Amino acid sequence: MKHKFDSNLPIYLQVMEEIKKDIINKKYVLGDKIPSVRELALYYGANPNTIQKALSELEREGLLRSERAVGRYVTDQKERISVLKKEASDTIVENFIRNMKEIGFTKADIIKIIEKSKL
Amino acid sequence: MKHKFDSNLPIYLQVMEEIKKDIINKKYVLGDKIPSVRELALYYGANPNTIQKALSELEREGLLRSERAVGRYVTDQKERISVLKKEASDTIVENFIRNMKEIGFTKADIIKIIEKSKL
Amino acid sequence: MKHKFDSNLPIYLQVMEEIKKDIINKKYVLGDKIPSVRELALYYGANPNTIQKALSELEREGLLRSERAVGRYVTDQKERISVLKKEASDTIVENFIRNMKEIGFTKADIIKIIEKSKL
Amino acid sequence: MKHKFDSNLPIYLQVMEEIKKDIINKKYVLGDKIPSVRELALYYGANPNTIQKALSELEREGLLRSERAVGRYVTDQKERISVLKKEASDTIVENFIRNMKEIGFTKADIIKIIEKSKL
DNA sequence: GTGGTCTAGACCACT
DNA sequence: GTGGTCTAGACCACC
Repeated sequence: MKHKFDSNLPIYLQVMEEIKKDIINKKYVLGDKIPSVRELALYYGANPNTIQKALSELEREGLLRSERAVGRYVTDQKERISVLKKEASDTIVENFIRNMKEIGFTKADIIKIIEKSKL
Repeated sequence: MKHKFDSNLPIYLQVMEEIKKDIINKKYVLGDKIPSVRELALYYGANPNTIQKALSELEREGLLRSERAVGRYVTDQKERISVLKKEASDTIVENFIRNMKEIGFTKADIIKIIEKSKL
Repeated sequence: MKHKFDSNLPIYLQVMEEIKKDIINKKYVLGDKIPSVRELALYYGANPNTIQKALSELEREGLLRSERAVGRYVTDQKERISVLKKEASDTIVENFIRNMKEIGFTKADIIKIIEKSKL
Repeated sequence: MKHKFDSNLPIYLQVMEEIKKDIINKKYVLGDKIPSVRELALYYGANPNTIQKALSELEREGLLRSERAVGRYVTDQKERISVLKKEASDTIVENFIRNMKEIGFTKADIIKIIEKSKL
């Protein structure tokens, strides 16, 4: 199953976001092993090196931890995970409101638009 | 004044967005001449080639038209401009709601979050 | 000129060390541009990707800074550089003394041995 | 008790060094039997295969000899052992002095630094 | 020409 | 089979 990537953004960044979502949505659970580089490469239709880069970055960010010749695990630091969703939504909301205000909407406008939205 | 660009996204795309905002916000008015490539390059702290690419794209999209040796103008097609804001906000809103749902928020959650937001 | 690498240690780590030395020894001066990835790859007889990895790590450590399509520069933060030599020598000395003690030498022994050394 | 290994260096090389130290420090005495692969694997927290490789290498170097179905013994060649400490310290000292000179210290500097060291 | 990303394919140490 | 490293070769956005 090939994932559709936005060609304007580095794939490894998009993979990072996907995996973060999977952690937030508990598809990958605290302390659990995640699929191997090769499996993820297949799943995302990307090169193993690209996946490796994404995972290394997530490791640097403290979300994953790797065990040589064994596998990669979601960090078992509860607090690290608990703030993840908050961080993600904060960023998304801030960007959204900023973007909308930049094209001339007020906060009241924005709320009305979302209420009307069929999504 | 150097504009801050996201280094992960092509600069010419980011310039396009900025100019679209300026048209929506009527900083650049229907039928008006926009600043020269050189001026915009200086303003954005980007290379003239990059600005050129952004403007060419906007021309292709029908938002600008260029008059040889005179300058570039915002299109005078009224309808083209009138839908611009709607298109932009639709895209922004759709992306926002999709992103929020992907990390587990419902529409009701989203509205509450925006209402609470201090921005 | 091909550099000789220890095959037991990742090349990119060894390149990092070499470049750190070059900064400490002021071959690469504060704020100066360093050679391009391609030049360094040629110089070290390594693949450009390997060099890139080394340089990215040094960037993460705050020793280098890269400007897209322009080049890479030694950080201009004076303090960052000033502690570099101290850090390096501390690590080397600690490891050395630990290693020597582990095979049964006292500090007095160590000093005698160094004084006798012809290097 | 898990030994802490440098993840950048092959574990079997690090195990070899540890065992050499134990021979130098007479924890393992000339002609004595050393612990079994299984015991060492447990002690170092490494895989038996890895320990096996380290021991085979030490055999190749003439420091150990194995008796089939009985165990492994420290070589009883007195001269082989007697030079071991000298070889080890020579290597350590040479590397140390080279490293220090490469970051700009003179022999006099080096002696001062070691004398000041609290280790 | 410069940094950055990506693919394909390979080898290694380790479990 | 797993993570990690490396090479060769390519393309891109930007200056």
